[in-house]
Amino acid sequence: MADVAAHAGVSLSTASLALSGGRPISARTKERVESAARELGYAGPSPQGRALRSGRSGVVGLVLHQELARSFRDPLNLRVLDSLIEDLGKLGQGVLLIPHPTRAAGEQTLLDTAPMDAVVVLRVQDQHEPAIDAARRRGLPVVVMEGTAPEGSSSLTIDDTEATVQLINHVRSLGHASIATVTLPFRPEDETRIVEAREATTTAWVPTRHRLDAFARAGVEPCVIVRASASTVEAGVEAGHLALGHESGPTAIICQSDLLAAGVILAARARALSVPQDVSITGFDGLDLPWLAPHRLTTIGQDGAAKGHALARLVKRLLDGEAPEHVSLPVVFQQGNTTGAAPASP
Amino acid sequence: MADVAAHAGVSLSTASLALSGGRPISARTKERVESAARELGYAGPSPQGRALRSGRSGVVGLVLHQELARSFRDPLNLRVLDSLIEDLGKLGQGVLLIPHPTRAAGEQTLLDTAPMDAVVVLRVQDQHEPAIDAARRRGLPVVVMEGTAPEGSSSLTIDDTEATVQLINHVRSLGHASIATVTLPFRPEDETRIVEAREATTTAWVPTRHRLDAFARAGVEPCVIVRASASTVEAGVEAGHLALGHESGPTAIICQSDLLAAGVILAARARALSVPQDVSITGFDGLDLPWLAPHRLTTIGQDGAAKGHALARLVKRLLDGEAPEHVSLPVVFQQGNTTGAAPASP
DNA sequence: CAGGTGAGTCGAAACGATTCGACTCACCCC
DNA sequence: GGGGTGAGTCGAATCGTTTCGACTCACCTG
Repeated sequence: MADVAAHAGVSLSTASLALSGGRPISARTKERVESAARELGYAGPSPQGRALRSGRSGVVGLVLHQELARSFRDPLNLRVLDSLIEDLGKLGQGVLLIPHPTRAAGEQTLLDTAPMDAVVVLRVQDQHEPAIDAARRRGLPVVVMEGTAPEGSSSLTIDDTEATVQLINHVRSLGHASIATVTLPFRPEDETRIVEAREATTTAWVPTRHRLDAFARAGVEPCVIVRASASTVEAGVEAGHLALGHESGPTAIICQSDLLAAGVILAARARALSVPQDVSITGFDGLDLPWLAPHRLTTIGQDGAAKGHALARLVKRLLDGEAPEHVSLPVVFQQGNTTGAAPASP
Repeated sequence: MADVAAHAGVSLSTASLALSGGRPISARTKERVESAARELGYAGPSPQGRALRSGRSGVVGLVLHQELARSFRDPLNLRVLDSLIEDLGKLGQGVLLIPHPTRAAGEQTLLDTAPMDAVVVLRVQDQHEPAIDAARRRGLPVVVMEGTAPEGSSSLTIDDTEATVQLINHVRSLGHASIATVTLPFRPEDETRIVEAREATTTAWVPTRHRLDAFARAGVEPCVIVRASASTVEAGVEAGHLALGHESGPTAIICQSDLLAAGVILAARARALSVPQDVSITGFDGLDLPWLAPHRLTTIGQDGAAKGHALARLVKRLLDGEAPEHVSLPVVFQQGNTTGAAPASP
C-alpha cells in the first residue's frame, strides 16, 4: 500500500483512508489513489494486516457437532447455515467450518489457531463442551444453538418439550394408548437400539432430552424407547423395525425428527403395515419430503431460515459488544396424513 | 506474549520459540514459558499477529457454486467437503465458506476481504468466472473442481463423457432405441424444461456439457433432452413427467445425477409405469438412496471421499509452492435394477 | 481583519507475532 | 590451552494495516 501511496503522491495514511474510507477524503485524491492502485495491480488492503490492526478478522467459526456429512444430511441444518452465511456475509463476516474438537485436550485445533471474531456452536452437549472452553479461553463471543449456553454467551432454542407435548396430546386424542418413541442420539457415536427409560436421563444432547421430557410432562409413559444412531432415514428404518416389532405393540410412534419418521414409515411399509390405519407416526422439523408420497408427515414445523437469521443477529449483537441474549423461536404443529384414529383393539 | 516472556524471565523471541517451536529450546525454558502462559491465562499466539508475520492465515476459501442449501443437498458434495475438511484440518487449515460472488463487479466480497491462503472453487462456469478472477487478483493459489482450470491453477475432474458413454452403451445393448436424457442445469437460475439440442451447446457448466457430449461420442441422438433446474428429487420428478410424457416415447432415460434419476423413477411410478419393464433409468454419482427401495439405480459410482482427499492434496501442493497439477479420478459402472431389456414394440 | 471552523491530509504509533543473524558459553578435540 | 562446534538465547527488523492527534489552509463570521 505504501507503493500505491507513493505512486499517487499522497501519504500512506491518506491512501488507507481513500481505500477503506474511515474519514472524509476529497474526491480527487480518492480517484488518484484508486487509479494508482489499479495501475500497480494492488488488490486492496491485506486482510492479515487489517485484521492485526483492527482486531477484526471477518471470520466467524462454526463448530459442527459431528462430521459435516452427518450434520448436514439434515436439510433443516442446511437452511439454517444458508441464511446464517447470507446474513453474516452482509456484515462482511465469513463462516469457517470447524470440526468438533474431539482430540486430546492438549492438542491445538483450529479453534485455537484460526483467526475468528466469534464462534457459533451447534447442538452442544451439556457437560464439558471442549469447543466452548476453547472459545472462552480465547475470549471469543459464543452463540449456542440447541444447547445450554454458559454464562456470558447467547443462545438460540426452540421449545422442544412443549412442541412434543402437542404431538403426544394429538395422538392421545386420537385414542392411542401404546405410544412408542424414536429418539435422536444421546451423544456422538451412539448406536441404534432399544433403551431403558432410566438410560435416557444420561442424555447429553439438549434437544433429545427435552423432547423426551415431554412424555413426563404429558403424563404418558412411552411403551418403548428406541434411540437412533443419527437423524437419518437409514437409522429411522432400523429404529422403526425395532419399535414395530416390540412386544408392547405400539399404535403410535413419536419420532424426534422427520428423517427418522420417514425411516419408520418405510419400515412400516416393509412390514405391510398401513400408515395411519395400523400405526400413526409423527415427525419433528417440518421438512419437505416429496419422495415420501403419498404420505405427508404430521409433524412440528421449524423455520430453518428464521433460525439462521436469528443466529446471525445474535452474533452481530455480541460483535457489537452488546449483552448476550437468549432467544426461543416459535414452532407450529403441522397436520399431515400419518396420524389417525387408533386401531380397534383385536 | 511480551508479558508472558517477562513473567518467565526470557526474551520475547525465546517465548515465541518455546510456544511455536521453530528452533531448539531447552526443556527447562520451555516449561517455564508454558507455566508462565498458564498463570497469565495467555491463550496462545494471536492468529492475526501470526498471520501477518508468517503470511499464512490457516484458512482455505471454498467457493460454492450456488446457495449452500442447494450445493449440499447433494450428499456426494457433502462427502467431498467432509474429507476435504478433515485433510485440511490435519494441515492446520480451516475451510471458509464463500457464497458465489454474483454481485456487481465493483463490490467487495468475502473473496476480497477475508484472510485466505488458497481457494477451492466448485463447479466452475466456463467463461467469466468472477470467483477465479478475484482469487487471482489477490495472487491466491486456486484449485478447481469440475471445471476448466485457468493457467497456473490445479484442477480435479472425472471423465464425465466416458462414464456417460458407458451408460448409453449399456442401455443400447439392452435394445433401447429411444433414449431420453435429463440434464443438470446449464447455468444458475435455469428452470426445468425441454430444450433443443442446439441450446445445449450454450451450457456453461462443465459436467453438464461433458455428460451431454457423450451422446455425440456414442453416436446416439437423444429423443428428447429435459434440462432440470437443480440436482434434486423434486426437479427430477418434474423432468421425469416431461420426458415420460414426450411424444417420442422414450424407453430409456439417462439422468445426469442420481437425485434426478430418483425423481424420474418417482414420476414413472406415479404414471403407473414399471421400472425397468416399461422404462429403463440410469443415474450418475452412486449415492445410497435407501428410500428408493426396491429400486437400486444403475449408475456411475463416484467416490466422494476420494475427491475430497484429492482436493486437499492439490491444495497442499500449491501451498507448498509446487507446480499445479490436473487430476482425473476414476469412476465405476454400477449395475442396479433400474435398467432392463427394451419393451417389445407395440 | 482577527479569530473560529472544519475539511482534508500527514506522521507516527501501535497491533502481535516470526525470523534471522549475532552472541554466549560449555564442551570437546587435538 | 587454543580453536572449533553447536545448542540455546537474545535483539532488532519486519509483516501491512488502521487510527488518532496534529497540522495546514481556505473560508466564513462578526
